[in-house]
Amino acid sequence: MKEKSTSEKSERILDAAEELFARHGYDGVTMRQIAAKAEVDVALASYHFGKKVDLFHAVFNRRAELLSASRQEVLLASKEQASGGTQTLEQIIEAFLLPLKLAQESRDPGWRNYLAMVAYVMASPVWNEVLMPNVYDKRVTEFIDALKAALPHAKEEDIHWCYHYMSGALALTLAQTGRIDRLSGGKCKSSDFDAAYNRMIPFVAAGFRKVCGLDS
Amino acid sequence: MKEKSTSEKSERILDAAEELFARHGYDGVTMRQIAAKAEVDVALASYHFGKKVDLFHAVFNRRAELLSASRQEVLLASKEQASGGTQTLEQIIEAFLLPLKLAQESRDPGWRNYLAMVAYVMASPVWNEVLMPNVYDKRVTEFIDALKAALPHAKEEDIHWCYHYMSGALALTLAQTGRIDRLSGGKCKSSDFDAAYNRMIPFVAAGFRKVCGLDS
DNA sequence: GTCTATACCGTGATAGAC
DNA sequence: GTCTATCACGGTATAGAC
Repeated sequence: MKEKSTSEKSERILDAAEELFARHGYDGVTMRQIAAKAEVDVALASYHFGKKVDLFHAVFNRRAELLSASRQEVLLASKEQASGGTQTLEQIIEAFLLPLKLAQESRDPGWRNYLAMVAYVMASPVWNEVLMPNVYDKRVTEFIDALKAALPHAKEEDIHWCYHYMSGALALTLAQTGRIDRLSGGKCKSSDFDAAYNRMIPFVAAGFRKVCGLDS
Repeated sequence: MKEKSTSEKSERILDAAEELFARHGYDGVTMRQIAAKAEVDVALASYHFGKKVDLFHAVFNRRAELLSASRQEVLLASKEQASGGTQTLEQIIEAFLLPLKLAQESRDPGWRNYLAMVAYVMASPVWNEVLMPNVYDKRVTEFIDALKAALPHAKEEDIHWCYHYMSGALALTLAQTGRIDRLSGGKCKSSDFDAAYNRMIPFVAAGFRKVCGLDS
């Protein structure tokens, strides 16, 4: 516990930035707010991460590789597990979503903040094209390839649009806006990830089947 | 064309603010940027609309009533048109989405900006609860009631979660992020609303049926 | 009433001194 | 590695022109 000052402070800065960016977006947060929440001097964030935009990138990328690797792993495992080589739609979708669910249910609340930040990036016209291509688009391409294999007669456009719908449903789930709590009068909770994912898989699978034709 | 000076400038301010808020969010836009785009003096926006947050509200509310009224109309018409009194899922969903599609296809590009701004509000944890309840939640409640009637055996939680997925798919469509263009290599276009809505209706209907049980 | 010019004060980001 | 000084910018109020 002696030499935690260095790495601990820069981690604290990332954590604080993550939490604030997730809720208020890039422009809704100031370096001073981040420093205050991290309980460090304002200039320390610049010292470690450079400009505000670089800090934003650093926060986004910190967990991106980790999450993406876990995703690829699960996708591969699911593919190998499939007997005839063809996975069911449900298996593919589940493999795509499982790492996100696990991350959100993690004991580390940073993961929830991070995923809300990802939702912000996904929905933003400006950040989307800056940050998504680097790491996440790769996994999406693999996912879409698996879908093509499972839906051999589907038109490519149909698959892409269906992925887009799924992506939207996912983003709103990650965003944790609390709207479903309000609309349902408390019957559903934004924080209930089990409920969200358990229903999302059959919902999305049925949509794919309907729009992309019967799978083999 | 003689006395447009008054209303025209304040309309220009709303239009400019709408466009900028849609793309950059509330905090990503300054009063000076808005004034510059509208080609008016900085202080004029404050004169007409008060504080920045009030301008944001004004932009949001300007088209909200119009859109909401048109939505209710279509929903009602669809209900009356149904012979046995019970609409199909597809009819209900189509009625919910049609006014949005029409708005987006309008000749007035302001509608596209407005709907992108609505998407921003929907996905934002802070604005969502401030702005959505006033006018849009009312229509959503009616929509959910219609769904309950069409899916009499469904559990309420299931319906709410399915609405949540649909809401996410819709929000990402309204947001116009351009991501589908990139992922599909240009095969699909964010701006192709016909494609987006034509597939969204069967996709969502199939998801509802799967998760909420067979409809009557 | 509608609009412009300008000034104020607070805050934010950043660089450079320590 | 830390803190302070600076400078630009943002939101808003005010005074006055048209």
